[in-house]
Amino acid sequence: MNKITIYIADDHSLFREGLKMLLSNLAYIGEIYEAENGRQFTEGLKSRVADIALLDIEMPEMNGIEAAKLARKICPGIKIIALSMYSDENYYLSMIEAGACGFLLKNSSFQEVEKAITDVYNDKSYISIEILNNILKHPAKTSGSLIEDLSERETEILLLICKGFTNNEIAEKLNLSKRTVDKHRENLLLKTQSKNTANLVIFTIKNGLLKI
Amino acid sequence: MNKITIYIADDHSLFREGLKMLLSNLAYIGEIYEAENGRQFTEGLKSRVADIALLDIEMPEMNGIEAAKLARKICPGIKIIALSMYSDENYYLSMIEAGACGFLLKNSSFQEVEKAITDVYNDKSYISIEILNNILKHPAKTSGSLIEDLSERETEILLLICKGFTNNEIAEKLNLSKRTVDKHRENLLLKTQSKNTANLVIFTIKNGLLKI
DNA sequence: GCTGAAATACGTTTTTATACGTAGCGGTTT
DNA sequence: AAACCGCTACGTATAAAAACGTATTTCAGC
Repeated sequence: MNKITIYIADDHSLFREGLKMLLSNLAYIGEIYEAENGRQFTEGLKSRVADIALLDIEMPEMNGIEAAKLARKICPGIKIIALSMYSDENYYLSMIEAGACGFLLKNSSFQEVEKAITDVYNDKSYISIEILNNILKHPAKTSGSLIEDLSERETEILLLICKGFTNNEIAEKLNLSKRTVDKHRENLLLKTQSKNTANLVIFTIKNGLLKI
Repeated sequence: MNKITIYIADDHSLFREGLKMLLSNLAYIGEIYEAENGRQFTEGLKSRVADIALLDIEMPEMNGIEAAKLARKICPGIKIIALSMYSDENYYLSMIEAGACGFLLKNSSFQEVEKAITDVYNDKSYISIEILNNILKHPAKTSGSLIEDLSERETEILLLICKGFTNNEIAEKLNLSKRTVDKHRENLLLKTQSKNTANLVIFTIKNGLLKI
């Protein structure tokens, strides 16, 4: 049996190094590559081949969801395991759409990671138990992800909202009418299925758009 | 030279295991204990002795700041190194007050961790470079931390605010007058030095009060 | 018994946010 | 050419939040 080649993408260097060390002790793991964000990972994939990618979802530059989609274009055979801090249903759905076949939480044990890797390598899929519970608790949502269909302008305004600027301040900063920013904010609430500012901020953080 | 005993407290099992593995490869590191939150860590300290504690700040049950204070009561000789995801000035100040002598970010390298451990063990203090930069960028704040002086009621209401409830809804839920909740919210903005709801939510997450 | 902090509650005012509507302009896709 | 989408902008209305103030009760610590 060939050794399994792994590509780790995570913006926390210490986490990455630790995971690499743990994996390198397994006999059936071969080369382990690292990247600190989605962009670096997908660039790296152009000149390297990996069997399995362990992708953090919350990353700067390019998040795990975008990275997974791109990775499967660059390297169709690659198996993707998502690694998230949060047990969020939308994440799960987005990652499935993006082509992931495994989903782990950062507070799962290394044993779970091992299981996920061997399962996925053998064309099975693996979902962490906590996530399964979470999905079963909540009834199925109508559709997939939300994070992708925000426009650039909306994302820009969303970030300013999260930083505590009022619509007036945002309008001034971006040279827009206050009423325009009002409208963008309204659309943001709709698209993110948020009820108010607090929900909006949580959404932004959960989706890795705001690095705090 | 005696080997250094380490106590790791972090709620992400995978991170903990990785860090433990990295540390266990160092010749001068002896026993490594683990805890998944501040409570478990301080309980463990009653029957164990450690030279250095690596404390995550954002933890459920009991955060790193509280844990550090308590740890130094239980085991006055212990050296504390804080480990945070965020490069936040208030964190730094709170941890210094709580008796920490090292401060690392989770995206620092393992080399930095090694340096921090040896420095701290030799009665020096260690601060990650990113944090130093961050502190130098911003002028010194008047005083120390903020997280501790929230009352139970305030914390309760803060969490409900972050979940997206309006003052009216919170009042109903807690059987209070809407005006009372108004007042609590006002005090929360004051105490956390926030300008509005968005700032409040960020504060809550940064201080580990809200697990998302 | 006094003091202070926390929790409760109310009044008033201004500023923001939320919610519903409409609509023109510039670009891309079909 | 028509259809669609993103961005812009406005009108109106209500709800909520923010910014001042005051005041009572209760409970812990001195």
